[in-house]
Amino acid sequence: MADIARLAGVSTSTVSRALSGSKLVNEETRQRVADLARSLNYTINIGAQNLRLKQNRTIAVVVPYDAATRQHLSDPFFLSMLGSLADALTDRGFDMLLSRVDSEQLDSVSQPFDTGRAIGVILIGQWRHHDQLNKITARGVPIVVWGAQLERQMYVTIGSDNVAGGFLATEHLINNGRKKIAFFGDVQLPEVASRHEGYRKALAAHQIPYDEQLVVPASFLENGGRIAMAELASRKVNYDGLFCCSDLLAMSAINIMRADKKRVPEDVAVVGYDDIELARYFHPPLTTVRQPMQVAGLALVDALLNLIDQKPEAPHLLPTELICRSSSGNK
Amino acid sequence: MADIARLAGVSTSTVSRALSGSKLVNEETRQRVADLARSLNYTINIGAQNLRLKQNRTIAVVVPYDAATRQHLSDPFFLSMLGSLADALTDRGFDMLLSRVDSEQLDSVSQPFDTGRAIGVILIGQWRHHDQLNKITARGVPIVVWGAQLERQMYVTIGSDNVAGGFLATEHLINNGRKKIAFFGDVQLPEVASRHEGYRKALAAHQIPYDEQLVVPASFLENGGRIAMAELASRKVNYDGLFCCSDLLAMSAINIMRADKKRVPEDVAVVGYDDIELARYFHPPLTTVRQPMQVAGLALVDALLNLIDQKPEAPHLLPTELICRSSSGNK
DNA sequence: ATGAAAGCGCTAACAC
DNA sequence: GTGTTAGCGCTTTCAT
Repeated sequence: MADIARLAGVSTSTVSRALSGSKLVNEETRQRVADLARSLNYTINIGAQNLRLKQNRTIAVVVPYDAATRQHLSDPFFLSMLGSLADALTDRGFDMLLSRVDSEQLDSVSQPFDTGRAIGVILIGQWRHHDQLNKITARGVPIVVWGAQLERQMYVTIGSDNVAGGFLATEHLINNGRKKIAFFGDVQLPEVASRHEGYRKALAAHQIPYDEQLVVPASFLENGGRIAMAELASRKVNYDGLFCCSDLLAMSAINIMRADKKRVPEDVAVVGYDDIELARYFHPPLTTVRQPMQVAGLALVDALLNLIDQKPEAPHLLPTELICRSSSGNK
Repeated sequence: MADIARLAGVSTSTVSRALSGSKLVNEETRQRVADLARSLNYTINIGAQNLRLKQNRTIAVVVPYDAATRQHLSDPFFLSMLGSLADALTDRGFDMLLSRVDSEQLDSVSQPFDTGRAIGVILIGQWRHHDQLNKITARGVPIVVWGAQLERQMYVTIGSDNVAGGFLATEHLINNGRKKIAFFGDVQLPEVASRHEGYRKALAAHQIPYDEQLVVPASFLENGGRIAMAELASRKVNYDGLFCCSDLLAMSAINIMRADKKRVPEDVAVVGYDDIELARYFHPPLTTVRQPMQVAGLALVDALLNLIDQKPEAPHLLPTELICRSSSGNK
């Protein structure tokens, strides 16, 4: 900047003003400075500017990864989320600082904020760290979480309506004449718990008794589907429908069934969750519940910006939608 | 920091020293300062520190997206890449600034560096912007590109050995008795061009004549597979093998064939590219060429750090590997 | 072992 | 309109 000032024969203040488009500077000078800057490939040093202005246009996006047993970054769901967030942030003129943290060490989620690197944090998934998130919020860290709404929750969540999603999926199976519908998912995770709640509601609404034997814990991990299928088989219970809490889970379950000569959807109708890109390419194409990803990124970003602006939004849910394909039969 | 100093009854210099673990500070003082900082949730402001130290531990990762016609962020391949990069950067103690840019506006790739936000740039895919990347490099921007090696290339690339990948895939089909092997991919993209070169080499190595009619341009986009299949059908040419430059392409092609009552692999043996997570779940499980993603992230990061360190590496290629599953028949 | 002071690159009063 | 000056939060000589 000093160089530019010298070459243009003005002071650094003028350069600063010229480059920020201040009205107080002569048009001719402004032009000269601008040209000079361009020819020297000079750009304002954002770090210094931020320090001086005490501003910052960086948002941290934290994606927990699971060291041990659960869903991790290789799930296509995260990709759409990241893409959607990146778009929304770019749109609003913010940079995205991406970090992965061990889901068991969720303390460090606030680090980008504490160190002044980012003005707020978007966390993908609340995991089982409800209390910790409450603490972080209490400390004044602006944070918005993608996840379910829980009791005594001080932080803002945006999520999709998992109860409705579970309901839609289950009712769709019921409407296709299925009565013994299995459920695959880890109810310990808040979002999955909601889907399970929707599942129960749908059963109740159609006077179908709830059968614990049909509910199998299944992780989002690679061979979660295989393990869950084995567990279900060992229980020796009949089923003609299956609702899986992720598309990957559904796909691997279907593959196991194929190996077992069970036909989908004739013998077992299957519904997945997420509508990842490959759901459509799968054979049979997968019926699934879609979460509105494009909207999600925007909603998260806007909620965070409002929060930073001292205008906290209430936690809210985005609508889910059933995408009917052939894995569930044709209604 | 001033607060801490006041409360600890020392000067800011001492606090700074204490927090940075300098030997010059009394152990007792150090402890007192550390405790105080912890209890106040105080952390060094990285922005100010960077400014003072003229250092920076942020690397920009730029993912071009295609406004018009090609591969974009929703391709699962990018996710593994991002994950791998995030891991490698975390490992090395760097932050990752993620930005998406329109692949037609690749100028802005250097922006994170120019503005001092990052000390270097990793670009995923060189697209058709070879000359522009040369210019950016000439300007002194530390940049490493994931992609193919081209003529007159000033920038460092890391990529997988696409020629070998194309060769492996094609030879595998040949070894399975296929002679009329179609190729789906957009040869305009450097990486695809290399795969195509490997394809030709394998044909030549086995004295199979190259037939232009079998080479169909196909984008990585959603319905690229459908369009390519339609084009191939319109050419009225027989084929018993198909090599697709992405798994998604292969999957959608297989689905079209299924609708056309063509059996895979009996009538047409198919090989994809990337080994995305779903390749294994697909029916039939997809034979494909795997790029070593974990290694890739590390290689990119290390190449960039070395470049920044004035120790530029030569562009280099990572090995590719054929993953045999059933879509190509059983050799 | 600790403090005072200067300065990283920038901006915003406040002068003129 | 433009320059001078102070200071954002930090680190590091240089004194003491």
